[in-house]
Amino acid sequence: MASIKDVAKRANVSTATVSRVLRNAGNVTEETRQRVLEAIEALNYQPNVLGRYLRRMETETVLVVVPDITNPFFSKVLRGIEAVALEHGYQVLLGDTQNDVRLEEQYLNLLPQRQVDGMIFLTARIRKELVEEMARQFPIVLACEYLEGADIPTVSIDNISSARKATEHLIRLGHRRIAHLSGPMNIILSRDRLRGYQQALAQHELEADAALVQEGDFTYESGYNLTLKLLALEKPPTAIFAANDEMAIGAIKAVRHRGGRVPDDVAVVGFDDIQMASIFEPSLTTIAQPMFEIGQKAMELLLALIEGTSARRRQLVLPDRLVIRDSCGGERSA
Amino acid sequence: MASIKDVAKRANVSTATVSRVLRNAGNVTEETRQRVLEAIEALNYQPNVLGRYLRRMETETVLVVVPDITNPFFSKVLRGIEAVALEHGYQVLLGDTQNDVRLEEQYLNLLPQRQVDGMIFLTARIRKELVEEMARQFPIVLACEYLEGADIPTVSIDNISSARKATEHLIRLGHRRIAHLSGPMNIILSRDRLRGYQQALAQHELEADAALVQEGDFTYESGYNLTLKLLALEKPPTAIFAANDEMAIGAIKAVRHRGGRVPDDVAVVGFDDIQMASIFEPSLTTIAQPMFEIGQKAMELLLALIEGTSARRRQLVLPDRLVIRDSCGGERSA
DNA sequence: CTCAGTTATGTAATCGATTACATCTCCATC
DNA sequence: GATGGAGATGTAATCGATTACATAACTGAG
Repeated sequence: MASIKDVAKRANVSTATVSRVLRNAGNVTEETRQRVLEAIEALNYQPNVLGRYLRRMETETVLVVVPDITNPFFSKVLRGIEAVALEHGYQVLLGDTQNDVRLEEQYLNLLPQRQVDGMIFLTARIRKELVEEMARQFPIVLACEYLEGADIPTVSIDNISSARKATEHLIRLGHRRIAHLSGPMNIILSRDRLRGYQQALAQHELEADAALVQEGDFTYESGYNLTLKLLALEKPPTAIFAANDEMAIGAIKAVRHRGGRVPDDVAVVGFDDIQMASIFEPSLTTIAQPMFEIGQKAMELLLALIEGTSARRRQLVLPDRLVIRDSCGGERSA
Repeated sequence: MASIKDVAKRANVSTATVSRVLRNAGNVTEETRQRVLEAIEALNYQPNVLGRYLRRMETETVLVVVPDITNPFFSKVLRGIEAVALEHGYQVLLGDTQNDVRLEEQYLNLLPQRQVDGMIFLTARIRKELVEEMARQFPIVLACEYLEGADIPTVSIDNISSARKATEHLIRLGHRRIAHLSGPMNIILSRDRLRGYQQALAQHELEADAALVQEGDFTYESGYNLTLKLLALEKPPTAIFAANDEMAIGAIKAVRHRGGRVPDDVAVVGFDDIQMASIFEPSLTTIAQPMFEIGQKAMELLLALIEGTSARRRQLVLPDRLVIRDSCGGERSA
């Protein structure tokens, strides 16, 4: 492999000059520039980025830590991140934790090792102090998730109010026994959606039956299994608010499996508005998150941190909206 | 940030000794080892990997080039890759080309720049000579896709035979007008599936009506739109073989949109067996690819290349199987 | 023609870790 | 007690590019 020295030798200049041509840093005669370019061409030279990295102590690479890459919600957010990254010449390294907190911590360590210039976490189960400590020294942005009381730049929606909105929609349709399929309780996001659900019940003076809240893990399977449990209750719910669309689809399948119909027997509301939400039948009523935009904004915040131009607003709350489709039907007669 | 020199100074040893402790390369007294470890602890030292990379000229990072990360098929393959990579201490960099060939070429260039030790391509639209040239010097593995006549390690299924199998299943059920929703024709994989479809028709002496073959792009939308076109034909098909599950689901939705039923009016077969294939109603008859295993094997091949232990078999063809579900119904009476 | 100021180019230090090689210490053996 | 060899540690070169600083070449004003 040709190195910058070989190019310098062939073009009869110093390595400094070659570097200047490469970096497009002025002060090079057109004539020498041409000679250098010819040498590069002739030797098929590609600069070894590791040398550059070491000297400049930056890699122009950011890491995105994802809890589950097979989840379409996250791949959409990722797309937003990639779009902005590409535009600014950054590479995106992907860390899939597969919901394993230890992996999350491991990835965090890439920062002091200088392997990446910054990180975006789409998950935040890690100890808060750890992240805060790291965030003091290195660029870190949270997206979708956040850490209570931590002053770390964050992009998300208001999960409490949107969960309340979703639940209220069911109440408005006349439902009184509304179940909630939550996400894992060690995730703030899940707790927020649960809280929104509870707030809506309280505001309408509906009883909060603990048996109606089941903790899932955002997978289709958990939605399916927990719904079977709900349906086996002495007084089963007439509506289910699931903390994401995949669990909502699982819920619908379970209702059908038991011979019920959606929305007639049980109404279902999801969360996220992944593509399948509009394709599946019945199509899902759900909370639409601006996934792509969340990714974009998160990457923009991160760039601002990396480049030292501190962003004005460090905590971004993006608008969501309730999309009404077929899975919760019209007003309830009974 | 503390560097290895600071640690050496504090522990009163040379940097060489510190490095030996870090690398766990013997020949260090337990006593000095302890002293070094204490210094590392005290300074909260993290080795800067860029230094190591430069010296050793390897990054223990591999890049996976994916045409579309939002496609669940690829994220499953990715999981298989990650599993093996993690086990061997490699990191996985993700390159999402969003179906843009130019990006594919750009990623290829990370190899001579030494940014990554090897690459796995889950797409191969790039010029064959380019890849071959690069593959002579650097570890490259193709998965899912392959390049005709190129001697590059590859993991895939036999797309021709599996497409034939899928089509034959429809013929066996009594269908005579079978349409094919293909992938983009600049992809070998799409051409193979088309060929398998044509072979099946030919073997059963069925007419190959060009109007029944429509070129899609693997998205739900293309499946939907092309099916509307098919249904508008003077003699519409009674069965559709789609080159992937997402287009198959699009096809089903289009049939329904036109008031038809699946499988009664039109039978549909998909390809890949993504999770949604079994959840969607009617559940999809489809070709199941061993996605996770494709990823695993690809990464294993790549590791063998990187570590110089040439793999015995360089072209792996994994078994697929036809999964029969509800979308093509039973034998046809008419 | 001279001198200051600009522009082009070269020299060599630097980033941080790894490692070939040199040196030193210690111990066992004869 | 001399010798050899193994083991521990240190010295310094090295990876490849960048860049501070030095120097050379050139330009234009006086």
